[in-house]
Amino acid sequence: MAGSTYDRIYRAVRSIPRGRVASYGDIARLAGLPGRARQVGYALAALPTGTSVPWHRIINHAGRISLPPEEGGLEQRIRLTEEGIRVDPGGRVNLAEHHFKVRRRRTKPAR
DNA sequence: GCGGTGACGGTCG
DNA sequence: CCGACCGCCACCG
Repeated sequence: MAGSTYDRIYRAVRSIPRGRVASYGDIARLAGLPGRARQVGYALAALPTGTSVPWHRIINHAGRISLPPEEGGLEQRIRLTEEGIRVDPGGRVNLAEHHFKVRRRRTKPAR
């Protein structure tokens, strides 16, 4: 069924435009699964090689690549760089410049 | 059916 | 800035 959790997650990931990144939590929200960021990572881990899903645009909320270099983190870094996204030596991405807008203000912006 | 595990997130010290 | 803790829930043995 197209309504499976994984399909929703993959669809949300596909919605991230080139040159932008989003966190696992952001994807969970876009997929209508708030608070289930772990499942996003799990779903991405299940992707087959050569998938058209842009998994490399997903990073953790610390703004860093969450995947060990040997496990694909290096590839992710290369792909991001090819999209014009700068990745620091420590694996950090400049969120202020590339974060895909998904964040919301908390209820009542205090004002 | 139970318990451990994990490409996470938010908070606290 | 960073590590430790806890909460979250699907997958697997």
